[in-house]
Amino acid sequence: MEMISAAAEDYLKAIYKLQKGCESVGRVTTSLVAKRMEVSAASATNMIKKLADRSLLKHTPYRGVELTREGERLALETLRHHRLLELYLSRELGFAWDRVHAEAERMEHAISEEFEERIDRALGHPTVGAHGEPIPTREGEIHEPSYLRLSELETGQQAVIRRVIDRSAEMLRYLEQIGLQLGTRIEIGTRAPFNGPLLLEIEARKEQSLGLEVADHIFVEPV
Amino acid sequence: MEMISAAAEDYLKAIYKLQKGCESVGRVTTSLVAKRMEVSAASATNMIKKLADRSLLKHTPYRGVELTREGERLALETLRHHRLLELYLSRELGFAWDRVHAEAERMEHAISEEFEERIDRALGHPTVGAHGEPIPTREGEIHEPSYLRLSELETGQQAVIRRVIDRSAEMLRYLEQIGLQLGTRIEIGTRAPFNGPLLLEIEARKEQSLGLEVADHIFVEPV
DNA sequence: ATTGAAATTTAGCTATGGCTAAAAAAAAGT
DNA sequence: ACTTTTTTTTAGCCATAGCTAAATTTCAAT
Repeated sequence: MEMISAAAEDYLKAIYKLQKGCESVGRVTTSLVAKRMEVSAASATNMIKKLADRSLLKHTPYRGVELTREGERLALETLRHHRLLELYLSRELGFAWDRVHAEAERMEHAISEEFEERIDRALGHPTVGAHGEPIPTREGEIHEPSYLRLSELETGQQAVIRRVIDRSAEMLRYLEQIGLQLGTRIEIGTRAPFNGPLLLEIEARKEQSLGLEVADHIFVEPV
Repeated sequence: MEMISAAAEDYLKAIYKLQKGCESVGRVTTSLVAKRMEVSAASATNMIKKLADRSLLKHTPYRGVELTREGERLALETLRHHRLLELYLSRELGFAWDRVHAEAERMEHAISEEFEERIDRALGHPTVGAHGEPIPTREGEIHEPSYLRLSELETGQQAVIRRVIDRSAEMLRYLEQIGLQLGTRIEIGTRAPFNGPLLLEIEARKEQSLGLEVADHIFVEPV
C-alpha cells in the first residue's frame, strides 16, 4: 500500500477511460494519454515509466500501455470517488451540472475512504451517476452494459435512454427541455437522409426531431 | 490572484495560529514554524523566503516573521475552509469529532469558493465551530473574543462556556458526559490547594469536580 | 527496400518542497 | 568581554512532475 500521487491517479483514470472508450482503436498509445492529460508526449512517457515501475500498468515501449489489475483497481477507486462526488455535489449541495466535474476532479484526490462511504450512504448507494455513468463498487467492480448509440438505431426500434455523455450544460438543458432523460422510452420514427436529423417519438406521446450530433451522445437500451 | 500551493496555505495557517496563540511570546520564530509544521528549520526558512517574496509576510532575518494583511487574508480563508468543513463533516455526514480534523486538513485545499458557500449555507451560516472555534467570515474578518480559561476563575465567579480547545475525542466525550458544553453556565465552587481540582456548580444544579488540566482547555465568558 | 513522416523515448532543463551538513548570527553563561 | 550554545540561514542534495530539443523507432508511401 504505497502512497500514490494525485497526478498518478489522474493518469490511471485517463488510461482506464481510454482503454474502455477506444476498444475499437486497440492500443492505448503515449500520444493518446498525453492528449487526454493535456501534457507533452515526453511527460506522458515519463509518468508511464513510473507507473510501470510500480506495476500499475504494462508498458511495451513504442507500442502502448495496458493497466494491470492493480492499476485498474486504483483507477476505478478514483473514478468511484469522482462519480460519487459529482452526484453528491449536484444532489445534496445544489451544484449546477457544469460545475460539478471540475470540483470533483480536485476533491477526488483529497477524500478518505470514510468520506466516500458516508456520501455513498447519503446518496443511497447509487449504481449510476446523474447521467447514467456507472459508479464502480467499493470492491473495484464496474458494470458497463454495452448500450447502443441513439444515432445507430433503425426506424421503428424502441429503446430506453440509459446514458448521456456530455459535460456541456447547454446540451443537458436542451435534452431536459425536450423531455429526454434517463429512463425515457423512445421510438425511432424516420431518419432523414444525408445524415439528417432523427424523428423520435418520446414516451409514445410527443414527436421530436433530434440532430445526429446530439443523438451520438445518447446511449440507449433497445427493448 | 496568483496561484498558491497547498503547502504555502498550510504555512500561512500555522503562522497565523502562532501569531494569535503566542502573543505572550511575541515574535513568531522560524523554529516555532518548523516545529508546528513538523519540518526541519531549513525547510521553514526556505518557505518563509518564498512567502516573503510574494509579500504574504514580512521576514526580518534571524528575528522572526509577521503576516501581511494579504497573508492573513489567505490564512483566514484557509481557516474558514477548515472550520466549515469540520462542522459539515460532523453535522451533515456524521463523522466522529476525532476524524474530522485530518479530513478537513486535506480537503481545505481542494474546495472552491462555491463549495465553501454551499456548505456555509447548508450549515446556516455558522459563526463558530462545534467547540466554539470562531469561523472567519468570507471577507477575511474573525471575531476572537478574549475569553478566560476556566482554570483562571476565582471562587464564586459565574461564567458561560464558550470554547473547548482539544482534538482528543476522549476529553470531548468526558466533558459531554459530565454535562459541560458550549453555553453551559457554571459557577466556581472551591479551588483545592496545590493546583488541585476545581469544584464547579453546573447550571446551578449539579456539582462536579474538574482537574486543572481539563479546565485549562476550557474558555469561558464571565457573567 | 528505402525514404520520409509521425510517434516515442531520451537527455537535460525548470520549479516546488522536502532533507542534511556547514556556516553565520544571536543569545546565554562565565 | 569572551566563549559556548542555540538558532537561523546558506549550500547543496533528493524526488516529483512538468517542459523542450534531439535521438530513435515505427509506420506509411513510393
